[in-house]
Amino acid sequence: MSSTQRQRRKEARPREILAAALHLFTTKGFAATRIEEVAQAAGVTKGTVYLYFQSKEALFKTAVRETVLPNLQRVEEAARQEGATRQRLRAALRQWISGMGANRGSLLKLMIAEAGNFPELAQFFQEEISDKMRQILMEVIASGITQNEFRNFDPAIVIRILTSPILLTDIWHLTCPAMNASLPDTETLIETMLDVVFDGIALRQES
Amino acid sequence: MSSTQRQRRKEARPREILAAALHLFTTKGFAATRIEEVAQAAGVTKGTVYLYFQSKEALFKTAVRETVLPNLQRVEEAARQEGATRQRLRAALRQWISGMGANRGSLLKLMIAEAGNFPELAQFFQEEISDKMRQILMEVIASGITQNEFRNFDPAIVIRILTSPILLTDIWHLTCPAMNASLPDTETLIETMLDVVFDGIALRQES
Amino acid sequence: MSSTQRQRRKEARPREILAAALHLFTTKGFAATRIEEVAQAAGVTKGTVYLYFQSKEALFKTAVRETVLPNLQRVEEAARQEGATRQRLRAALRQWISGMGANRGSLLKLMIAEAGNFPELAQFFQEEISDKMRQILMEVIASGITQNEFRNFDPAIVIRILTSPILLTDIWHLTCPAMNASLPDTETLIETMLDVVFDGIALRQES
Amino acid sequence: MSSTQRQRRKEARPREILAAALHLFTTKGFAATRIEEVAQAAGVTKGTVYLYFQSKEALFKTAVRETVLPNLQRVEEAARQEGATRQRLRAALRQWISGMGANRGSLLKLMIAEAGNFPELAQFFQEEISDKMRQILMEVIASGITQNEFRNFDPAIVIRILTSPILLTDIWHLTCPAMNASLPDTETLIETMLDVVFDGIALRQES
DNA sequence: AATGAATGAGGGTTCATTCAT
DNA sequence: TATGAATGAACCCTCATTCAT
Repeated sequence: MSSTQRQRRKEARPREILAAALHLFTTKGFAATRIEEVAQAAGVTKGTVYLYFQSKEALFKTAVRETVLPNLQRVEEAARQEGATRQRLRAALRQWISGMGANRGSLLKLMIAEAGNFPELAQFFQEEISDKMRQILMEVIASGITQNEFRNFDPAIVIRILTSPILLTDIWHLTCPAMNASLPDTETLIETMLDVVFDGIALRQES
Repeated sequence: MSSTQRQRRKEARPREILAAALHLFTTKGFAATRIEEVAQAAGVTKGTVYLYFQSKEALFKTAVRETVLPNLQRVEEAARQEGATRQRLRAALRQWISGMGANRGSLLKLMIAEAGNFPELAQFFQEEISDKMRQILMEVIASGITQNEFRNFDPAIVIRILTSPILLTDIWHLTCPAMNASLPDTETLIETMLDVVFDGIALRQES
Repeated sequence: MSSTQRQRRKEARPREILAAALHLFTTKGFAATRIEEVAQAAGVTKGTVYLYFQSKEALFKTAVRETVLPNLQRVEEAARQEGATRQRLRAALRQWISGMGANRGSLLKLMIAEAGNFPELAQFFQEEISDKMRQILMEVIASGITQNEFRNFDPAIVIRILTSPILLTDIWHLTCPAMNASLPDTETLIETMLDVVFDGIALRQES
Repeated sequence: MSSTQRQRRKEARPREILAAALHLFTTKGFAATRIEEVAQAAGVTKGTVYLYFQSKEALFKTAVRETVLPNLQRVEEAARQEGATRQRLRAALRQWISGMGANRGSLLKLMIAEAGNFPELAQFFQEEISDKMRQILMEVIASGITQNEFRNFDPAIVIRILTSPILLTDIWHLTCPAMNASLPDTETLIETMLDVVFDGIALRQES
């Protein structure tokens, strides 16, 4: 029994360390995070971290990739969405959000803060996540235009309009916990945004 | 003459150092930036930096505040804008953009990356810049609603929709210079965004 | 066994470092002593010193306090001495000397050199050691006066006469090792001093 | 006039700097004293100190030597004292004290603190001051013994008994200004000491 | 003669990394 | 597998020293 528990522990170790690492790297940045902090947060000692990861940099990269990986799959699924126009766009956006997972903001914040110091990671993130996500959404917009349901705007810009507010809100949630109160709830934000983007804020005189 | 030159040098030094510091802190982050790099970038040696700034932290804070300061004034000016509805919103948005100055993205990126490590600076930035800027734009939206020109959306959310794409584009410009090509031009982004947000992307059948 | 050795090492380390530190601080002064020298003298590297002591200043203070501490106890014992007049004074003086321990001169020299830079340590030393020691000796003198065995001199001054030569000799031993040859042996010094102080140097014509 | 004043200033500069230096070196030690502090205390700037002294070490050595020099002459005078026994010893002791000048304690404290770091200065001090002073006093004792006025004690030890309390009191005055109140006045100390050393503290039953 | 801006070597301190147990 | 003592390279910061003015 205790051997089983031990076993379970053993296998969980790397995950626990990675989780602790991701959280600290996101909160304090790569350089300002000490390995010992990560170890402590994961309930182990410094040495143990090196049992599973070759270096701090390897730990960082693995933390990012491991967080990216499950997202990747969900992104693929998101791509398979079918439906029509408005509903499809709404569904795709939701899929995109859930597809990025709970660490959506964390990943983004890490990239913003550390891309300069880890260019290959930035490229990886951009190609594997960012571009794919955008591609999915862009295609919905594009098909909406083709089917004469959407006006003819550059889809690349439209999806920036749709995604940026969500992402930036995520980031602020992680950056200034004190600011949380004044930040909109993601649900409300999405719905409002869809309304605004679909129909505009201009009040039309219905004749 | 050469005394004048020396004098001029002495007065320019802090600015030169601050500029170098802002750039490096933005690019590499606070912890990953070495004082010696800042010095070198400013054309002086390590010791000279300490002639003007008490510590690395003081240098960082001063760099942020000094960049914030000129923006502050332009924000005040931006607030004085008058006009009507659509034009007023467009003007206000432009004013907001120019009001934040050239270092708009730098400041934001620094805050995202380091707010957790410099909470009082984050608060300062939020109160002195972020809130004020948003206030100005929100009032335009609110007055548009009052005058029955805009539909009744939460102004706080509308301005997030309007500002986030611009800010996030700025940040990506600084984060992945390699990505620059695929990023929309700010001008185009603003115009498209205003169009979208005013009238929506839905194609209406004009009767 | 080798685990035991490691353990033993770990427990001995702080003491080894403190001993090295006390010696170097005494010899070269606080500021002129480099942590690396202390480490080297203790057979470890710089980093190890910081494993056990938070800072150079903490190391210094601990070195002083740890040297003071064992003395403190022996001073208490010294206070319990009983006996009568001449013998009591002689015993008390010896007790005082042994009570201050082998580092008698080191402590004093450190205080003289660094008291100005470490006022709270100076106060600690004065109150915990200096005053107590003097008190013990002064009481012997005072009781000698009360019992009409000693002439009526200010005990505070008499004990300064009795202790200063010993202390200053200690200090010179540490200060100029080259001078050692010309310095009197503590034993001889004490005996001569007691003789002189008891009966004076004036030759009396015995009738 | 102002040229004269300037002239006077110019000539006084080195002395002012030396005085400031001696005071600071005595108070804080050589290493802990910054050149800028010395300059400030002397009312000049850092650069000016280097106009008169080649280095910090040179400043230190000069400060010590310049303080020693005037003492040297007075020590010579002290040697010429004539008189008889008790009075001669008393006079010699006073001469010794005044011979060492106002900086008596300063010099000693510097030597105790820095002798290890400036061996040649220590040797100089010992040979030029310490030994000479002791020689003068020892001869008085020795002649007292020869003339059957003093008991036959080792003069070297007797003069240590006579000088140490004075010197150590001086040092404490400089080391712990807070302790001043509890330290005996030099005058009282000398008189008491002479009484004690001449006749002892033992109360004799006059038959 | 005097200044004070600039330098850079030196030393305190941190922390990623190793390794004996 | 896990520990934590030990290391040493790296970096912040100080301050003696220089030199153009």
